[in-house]
Amino acid sequence: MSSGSVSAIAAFADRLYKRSPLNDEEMHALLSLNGHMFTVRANVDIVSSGEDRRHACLVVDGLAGRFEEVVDGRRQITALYMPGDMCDLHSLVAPKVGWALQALSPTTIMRVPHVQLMQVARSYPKVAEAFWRDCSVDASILSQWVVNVGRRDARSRLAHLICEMAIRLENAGLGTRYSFRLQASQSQLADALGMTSVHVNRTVRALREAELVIMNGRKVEVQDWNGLARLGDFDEGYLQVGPWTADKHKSVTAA
Amino acid sequence: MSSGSVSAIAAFADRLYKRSPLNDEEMHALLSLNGHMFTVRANVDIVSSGEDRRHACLVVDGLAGRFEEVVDGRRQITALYMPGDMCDLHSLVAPKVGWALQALSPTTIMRVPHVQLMQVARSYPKVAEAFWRDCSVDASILSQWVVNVGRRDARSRLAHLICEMAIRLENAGLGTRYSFRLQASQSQLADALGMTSVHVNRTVRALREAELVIMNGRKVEVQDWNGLARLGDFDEGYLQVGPWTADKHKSVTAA
DNA sequence: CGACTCATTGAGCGAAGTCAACGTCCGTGG
DNA sequence: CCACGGACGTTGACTTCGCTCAATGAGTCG
Repeated sequence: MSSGSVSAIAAFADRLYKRSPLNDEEMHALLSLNGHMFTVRANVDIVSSGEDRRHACLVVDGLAGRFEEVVDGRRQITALYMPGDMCDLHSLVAPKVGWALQALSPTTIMRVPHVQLMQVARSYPKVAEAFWRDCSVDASILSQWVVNVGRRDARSRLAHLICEMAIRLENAGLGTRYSFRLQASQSQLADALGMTSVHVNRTVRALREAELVIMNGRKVEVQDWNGLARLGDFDEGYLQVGPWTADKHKSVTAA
Repeated sequence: MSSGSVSAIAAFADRLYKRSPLNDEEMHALLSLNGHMFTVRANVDIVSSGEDRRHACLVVDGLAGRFEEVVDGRRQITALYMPGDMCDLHSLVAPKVGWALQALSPTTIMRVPHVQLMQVARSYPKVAEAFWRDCSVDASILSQWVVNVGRRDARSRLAHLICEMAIRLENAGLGTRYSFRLQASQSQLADALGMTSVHVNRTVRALREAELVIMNGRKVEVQDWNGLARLGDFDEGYLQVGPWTADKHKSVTAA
């Protein structure tokens, strides 16, 4: 097993640990997970729509997205996954899915067999609970995305997405909220925002002219974090990246 | 305990059972859940935003929605819950939330204490898994809503929502997909669809003129199910209401 | 009866989409 | 080394879908 996969698993375990109290034994069990690694180029499927799953996909490097297609050929990205994210953890309990997982930029994936994840979850109920909790956070993000595409105009919408990715990437140790790489093209951002690439381009310019953020290539430089968060109506609470709060210690397995 | 609460719990247990294999003992444990029942009028909060949770809310009668507010006062419904749905099951693992739960029509709720649910989940890992699975289905629905507001025009959007509610209500034994009551006003539908009430009204008329569906008051009569599903680009797979498939028997707790 | 919510309809506007053209960058292969 | 194609970003002109504002009716509940 390469050091790359070790650090990928470590990033995943770390992400879980930030949200759920896990002891050494449980962390050790998580760190012993492993799987086959492979790399795909931008815009190619990691998992195709309708495909049956026997593995979950851990992002090691790059950026992956969950894509859903509409009849007329347009598509919508419903989730973005960065290094350390286990893309389809919920496929453990609901393996049949209608969406595809695709790389937005060259992306390295580690396929972790369901059986391994199930063994860990079965042996350590607190790990099962941590998995469930992470799925809940994914759902919170999804919920915010509904608000974003449903009720915010183009500038707020883009601002919100930038803020979300800034916090998540910062939390993952992949930059700071003020400066990071967002490995997506404008037309991929359009698919995430329910917009057209043309309008994303104009909106990017508008945010630059408002001196909020400069997006150059895939590099993002936030000039005015507060202004951007205000425009995007962004409150990071839903990402649950902060330290544990008291209520987080409530546990299904040890109430 | 009133017979109303018994049948509400039964509906919830039944919903879980349709998606997850549970034995008699597990079902019995679920059926022994109980809690305080109360009724709220339309448009009043069942749980307010930011409130800390010690209970999950089971819908006994009526229709409830999860509401999120945007700065400018507009709001977005991110989920709809019907009788038999446990609204905030995921609050078990992520109690702090930014959204409010509100009744769309006069609604009766049973507040089930977290501790009770936790005890059942702790005692029966398969029940915990069933809870997790139901949360995953909620997330699938959310994902579809992102697609709906992000990439479909008004007519398809409304058609998709009608189809979704038709299947869910039919599955809950509250009507058929051809004829059911949708306990929401046009302006509430607008909040769910990311539209204005004025445009919902026009879209309702358009669907009637296309002879797809007649919405009179809160009564919905589907005239052309296939046409409606085609327009809404609707595929019920994501609702996971069908009979168990082979892969659903994979279990975290008994692989 | 009056106040309220909800549905309905018209007129006008504006945010975002569509269509189209063009430039840059980059990888690949002759 | 350069020619070529493809992906991506940028910009302009025009269109349109859905929003805003506004008025009116129908139904309901206290």
